[in-house]
Amino acid sequence: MGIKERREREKEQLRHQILAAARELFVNEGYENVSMRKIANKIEYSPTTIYLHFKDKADLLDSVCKETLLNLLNTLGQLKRDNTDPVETLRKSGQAYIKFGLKYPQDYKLTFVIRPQFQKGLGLQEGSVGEKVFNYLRAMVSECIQQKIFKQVDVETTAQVLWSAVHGVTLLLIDFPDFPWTEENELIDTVIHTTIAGLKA
Amino acid sequence: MGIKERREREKEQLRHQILAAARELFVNEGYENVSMRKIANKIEYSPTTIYLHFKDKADLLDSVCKETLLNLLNTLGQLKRDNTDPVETLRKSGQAYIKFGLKYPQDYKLTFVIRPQFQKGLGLQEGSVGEKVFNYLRAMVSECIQQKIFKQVDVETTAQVLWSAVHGVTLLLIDFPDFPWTEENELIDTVIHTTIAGLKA
DNA sequence: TAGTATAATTAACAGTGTTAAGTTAAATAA
DNA sequence: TTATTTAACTTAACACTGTTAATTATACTA
Repeated sequence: MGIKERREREKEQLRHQILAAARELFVNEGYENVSMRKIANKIEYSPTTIYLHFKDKADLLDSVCKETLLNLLNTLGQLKRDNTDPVETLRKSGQAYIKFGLKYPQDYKLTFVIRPQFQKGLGLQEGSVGEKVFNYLRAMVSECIQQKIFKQVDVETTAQVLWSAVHGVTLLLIDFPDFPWTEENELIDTVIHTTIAGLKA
Repeated sequence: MGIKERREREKEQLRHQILAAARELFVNEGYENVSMRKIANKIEYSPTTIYLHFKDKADLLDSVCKETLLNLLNTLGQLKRDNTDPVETLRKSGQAYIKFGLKYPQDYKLTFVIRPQFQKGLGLQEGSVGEKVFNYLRAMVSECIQQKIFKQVDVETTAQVLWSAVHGVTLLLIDFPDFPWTEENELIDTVIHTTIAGLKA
């Protein structure tokens, strides 16, 4: 009775194929420049086949973004952490977050800028991967506050401030590549150090 | 011989009409949901007439954004400034910047996120309004550094750090309206104060 | 082998940005 | 005033878009 399972496997495989093709095209050519027909051509299926696996183009985008967030979560989770120094962990994570965004700029924009535009009113809902990422940040901040390293005592606000800083610099570097930025690593370092210093002050 | 001038005036007027219609539609329905035909309908001209005044849809977007930047520059310029306290001026300007973004969220995204995607490689070029806005920031930062209020002495990097912070929080508030943010004004204040404190430290 | 479920396709709809060609109206010259 | 040039504007069309309904092909069951 392995037929049904094999079929399911095949179905899952095709889903993955579609997702991979969509990601590659979205990333290389931009979400709005990619048509369902282009994706279909790439996997050598008819355009409508995609609709057997995804509700519509936005759903496809959603699934791609979910994967991206899982990658980000994974990247952060793999960081070597010094449990005695939560600030250092925070600093490293901030760096990793920004670097991730710059390594996959289209994925980052897709997830944090384009998707909210097409899927209005998604606020990192319960159990979502996005929530998990933010929880990761919450935990680190919480540690810093508990050890009385930060003057600001509200975990939520503090985490939001940090997110603002890293999100901001990431997007600016992505969107204005020709701007006369300070050397990338120096700018990133300064953003993180400044923000943390501000929280300590 | 006022005929030519009258014609020119009429032409300019139609240009303005198109621009106003485009802005309203872009802002209310989103750039990608607005078609040239929709804009044309609104002003009761044929779609192709638009092309007599603007190269293409992206050019239309560009012009709308330029206006937005002028508005922003104007808003910042009208701030009452205390010349004896450059930090206070900086703080107020940061607030005004963020508030501007939240008041015209679609304009802000159009200008600082969508446009760079459609008009690749625009790095606030010489003489552009965008450059003027950034120069405004430069001047304020410069003042703070000259008065030895900031520890960080590089004007460019300091300005970029500040821009990152305000840009980041603005976009997050716009893009994730359902996220459990700290009360808006408090968050904005904290972002600005933290960043400035970090620069002083 | 016949029947059935499901996977995949074709054809179509209403809409998109944009261009080339055609039309209308206004200003100038005869 | 009438003819001609010039500018403004429109119509028609092209190649494309996301998406749906109807249809065909394929694989499994009886």
